[in-house]
Amino acid sequence: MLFSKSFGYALRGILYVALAQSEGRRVQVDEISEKLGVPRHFLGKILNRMVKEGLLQSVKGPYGGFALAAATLQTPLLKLIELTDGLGTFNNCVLRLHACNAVNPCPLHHQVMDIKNNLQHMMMGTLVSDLMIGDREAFIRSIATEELDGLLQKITNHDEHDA
Amino acid sequence: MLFSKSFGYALRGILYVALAQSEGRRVQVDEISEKLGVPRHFLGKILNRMVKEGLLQSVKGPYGGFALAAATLQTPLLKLIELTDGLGTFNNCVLRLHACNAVNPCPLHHQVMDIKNNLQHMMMGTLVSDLMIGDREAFIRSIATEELDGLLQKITNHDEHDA
DNA sequence: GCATTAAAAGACATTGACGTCTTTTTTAAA
DNA sequence: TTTAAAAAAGACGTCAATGTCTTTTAATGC
Repeated sequence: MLFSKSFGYALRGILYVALAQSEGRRVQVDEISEKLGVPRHFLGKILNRMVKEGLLQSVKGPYGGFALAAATLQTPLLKLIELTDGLGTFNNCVLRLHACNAVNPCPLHHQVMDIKNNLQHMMMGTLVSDLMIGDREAFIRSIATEELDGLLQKITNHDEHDA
Repeated sequence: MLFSKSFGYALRGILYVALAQSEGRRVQVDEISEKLGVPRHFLGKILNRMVKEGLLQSVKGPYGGFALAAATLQTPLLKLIELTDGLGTFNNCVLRLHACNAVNPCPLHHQVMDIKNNLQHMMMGTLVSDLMIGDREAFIRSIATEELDGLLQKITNHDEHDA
């Protein structure tokens, strides 16, 4: 697994807020977690972190919720990694050898460095806005867990089978 | 972190057995774990797994220990990943979306697929034997944790600084 | 002020990766 | 046959990532 689950939740959450933003409204954690199929309170903490780091704005109380900060759409995904997993993802030795570097490389150092560099450049060059697509329904589907639909489908089929 | 710690231990363990093999001897877990700076019992279990999967051979009792199986030097690293982390590493969605695929891709699907493909091809094309280098000392250094030396160094420098 | 809404904060639980310890089994040598 | 060496097996412990629940704080409308 390249990145943590927290990174995934952060990105998907921000993308959902961006969608709502494009419709001119704020969203609450309840709506986000429900639509995306993501744990409510865990997501809350992650969005909280994003607020502290300046990627999101939040308003408490009635008619409150989350909105994007001004620069968020132009934020590279690398920034999100930095806030969730940390940049060790790209810098640390794949074998976790502390002494591994260009002078004293681990057996996989060079091969893996190439790939980690590619990954880092991709994450640096990809902005949040690059991930938004026009069709609202397709967009939501592409960031939703979609486990519920699948389960319901299975249960339904199973019931029919039983009947 | 691309791969698990277990993968790292497995690879480093096998490489150390290969080194001993090239010197015409078997090695015990005690020596491997000591020389590499890896937890004794945990490593034991991993080597055990490698025996079951046919990458290593083991002999119990006095003068026993581990040796390479015939084909191990020609084994691609991908096989090792398969035995430790599983191939989900290369196949699963980076955002852990079960429904993510080419038809209904997550926002990062295509970019990440390219990189995961590169990684997989590299691991398929790299054999255990490709990671062995001639100089015995340099080879051991490149797969050893080397935390102890580093710490001693730091403590020494620190003491000098204090004095 | 009071009630309501929603984020923020923090205590607590769960899980899997990682690690340790003890006992059992197998093998070889004396 | 006994003893010692070493892997194998399995119980148990630890920790960080993940997830849940409750309480607190802040904002809004009446």
